[in-house]
Amino acid sequence: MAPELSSSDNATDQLNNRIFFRLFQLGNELQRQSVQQLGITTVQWAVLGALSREKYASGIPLSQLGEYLVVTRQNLDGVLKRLERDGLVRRVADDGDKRSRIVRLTPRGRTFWKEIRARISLFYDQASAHFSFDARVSLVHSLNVLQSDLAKVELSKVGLPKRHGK
Amino acid sequence: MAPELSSSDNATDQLNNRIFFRLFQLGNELQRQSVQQLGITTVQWAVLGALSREKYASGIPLSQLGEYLVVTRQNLDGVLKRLERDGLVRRVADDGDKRSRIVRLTPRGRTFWKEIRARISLFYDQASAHFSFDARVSLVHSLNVLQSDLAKVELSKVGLPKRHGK
DNA sequence: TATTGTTATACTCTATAACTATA
DNA sequence: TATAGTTATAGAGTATAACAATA
Repeated sequence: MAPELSSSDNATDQLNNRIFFRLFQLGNELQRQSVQQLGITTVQWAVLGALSREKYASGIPLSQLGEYLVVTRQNLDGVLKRLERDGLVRRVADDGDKRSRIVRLTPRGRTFWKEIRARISLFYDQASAHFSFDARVSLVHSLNVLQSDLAKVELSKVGLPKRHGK
Repeated sequence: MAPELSSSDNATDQLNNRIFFRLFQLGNELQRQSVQQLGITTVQWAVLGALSREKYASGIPLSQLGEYLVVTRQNLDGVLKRLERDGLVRRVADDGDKRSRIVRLTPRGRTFWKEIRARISLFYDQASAHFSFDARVSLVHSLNVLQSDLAKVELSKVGLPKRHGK
């Protein structure tokens, strides 16, 4: 008998269903809680967190930052505009490549990050209260693998049902 | 010596950092891949998936659906409007409580879901290709716990730094 | 020609407040 | 009074195309 095209058995499919439904909910919940408890969106959080790394103390090119965060350069531009409006980041010219612009924290941005950092730690503690150290290690690993697999998904275009009614 | 307010040690804090950064990326990536590979957003996916459950074959009150998906009724209204525009769902009156309205799939919505369901299974398979059955079970459990913990996070308002520059 | 950044547009989603009609 | 749904509005994020400057 030929193997089915739709690979997985039912039990696995249902498990997958739960995994991705939870991921959906977690994404929402994280977004909401970030805004409510920290006053910043998750993208802004990610941008500030990236720029605060010692590695990027002198800044990072916009396109590189976009790759790191998995955000397109057009959309990252919008995010940066709002952060610039609030005085937290700025863009400066690159000495080498004249097309490139370097994104970095302003002094105010650095202060803001320092102040919010303790709050973020408390956020982490509460949000993962029931995890042992080993469970955290294991979860990080799982999420890494999942992120990598998810990014590679590519289905053939054939068989995509029309979504719009007439 | 009194315990520190900012609970966790550095190693745990860094682990937490990675966990939530991955969650952020996964949320983004899932959103993007959902639109690209399936042609629907994650909220729409969740709504259609919920309504397609046998349990809700006869529909579900809007507020109940909102709770299930963790989306406010105002925002769910917008999501439903777009799905109604495309002919996939409709809202009908509730015989009992006259304030309530029941959301359900249209025949077209049911067909659409049936057609896309196989695609979603393939999506799942690729997106979690490197997970054993046991790893899936364990991941579901971790995500459940995390979702529950995350939803409960509540930090005191004091010490929230001002975000806006002058 | 390809890349970097930018501008522009349309759409979707989210947060919040206010309103209505029931209960 | 409280709840279910709706309307309205502002803000944010995303997808896509097109353009200028530089490599």
